[in-house]
Amino acid sequence: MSLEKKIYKKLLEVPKGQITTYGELAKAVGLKNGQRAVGRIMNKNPYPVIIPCHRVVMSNGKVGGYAYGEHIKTKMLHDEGIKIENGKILDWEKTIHRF
DNA sequence: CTACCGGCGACCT
DNA sequence: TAGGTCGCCGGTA
Repeated sequence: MSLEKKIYKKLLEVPKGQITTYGELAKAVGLKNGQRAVGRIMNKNPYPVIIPCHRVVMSNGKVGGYAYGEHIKTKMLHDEGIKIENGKILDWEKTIHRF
């Protein structure tokens, strides 16, 4: 199975209302520093509907980018009950999902 | 808080 | 087949 497939599959483990980080996701599939690779892969996301790539944020607390616009991403996250302010996740420990 | 560069793999010449 | 490029990053200075 290709790495991207594993990533998408892992991402599906993140429940609604929770998020994960590019780094955590990368490690979850066996990569130490593949955050950027993950971002590149998410950007080309071949399954935009079944893959909730908006639930992936940056480890430094910022929301990060999004293929359809950061604003949309932020909106969707907020819509799932995640509190965000100025592009920053507020209740981090409470919102982050650990694999 | 801003700036910089290292590291990784899919995609594109 | 073999590089070069690029991105929704991350950690450090």
